[in-house]
Amino acid sequence: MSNSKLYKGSLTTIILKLLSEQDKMYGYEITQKVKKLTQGELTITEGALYPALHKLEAEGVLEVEVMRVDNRLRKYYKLTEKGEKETVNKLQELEDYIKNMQVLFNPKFGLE
Amino acid sequence: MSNSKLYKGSLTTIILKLLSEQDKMYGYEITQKVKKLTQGELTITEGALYPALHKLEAEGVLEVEVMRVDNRLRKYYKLTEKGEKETVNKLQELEDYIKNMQVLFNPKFGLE
DNA sequence: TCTACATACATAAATTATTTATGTATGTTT
DNA sequence: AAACATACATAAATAATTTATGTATGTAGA
Repeated sequence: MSNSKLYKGSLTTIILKLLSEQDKMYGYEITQKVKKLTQGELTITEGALYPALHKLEAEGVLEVEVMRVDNRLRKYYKLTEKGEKETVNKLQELEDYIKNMQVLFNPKFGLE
Repeated sequence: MSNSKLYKGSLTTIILKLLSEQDKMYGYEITQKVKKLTQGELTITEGALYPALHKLEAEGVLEVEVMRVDNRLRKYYKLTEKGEKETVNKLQELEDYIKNMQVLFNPKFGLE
């Protein structure tokens, strides 16, 4: 998921945000979308993505719909109602994270 | 280190940045500085901090100077030359991380 | 036709950072 | 005397991710 360790802990947030825009997506589609949007700078590995999707499904944050397209399996994921609330939380956490990092890195931010 | 998982992987970056501003700091001082700057939102736990400092020292990124102040032990850490270069890298990684997250979260950023 | 590459899923073992839970010791405040 | 602050440390457990595989189908090129 890139050479930088900063992305650790961000995967769930990324998945939820993408799904809040796209209604439904399948795993491979998520990897391609992220790669394209970041121009290859961020690549989500399958070993990270699929277990993350399974976990979110088990938690009731995502629901799955299996389809066969061109004789290939696709598992479409979409946010549940719980997932939509969770997305709001995750986005708030991301904002807070960036805010706190800015305060630490540019203390002027903290002075108002 | 806060309830949010986003901070995972950020600790080294935070330590290096603070040391690039302060010349030398000791562990406890780092925890207090972070807590104060973020108004208590981010608390670095000792179980995370001390092993991280030891690792950075072992890598030659930090050097240590032990002092006794008020009959209490303090281990002051400062950046080595290697550490200064590493700090530049880490700051670039943070910028890239934030940029990529902005592109993912607000695709307008990617359109130029 | 064979090979490589893309699509699309999956999982298991290893690695790594961090949390949680301790521990030591001194100094200060109530 | 107890609680809290300062200041270090480490070990076991947890959890996310990497690395390394595996399956299967479809397409493009040599």
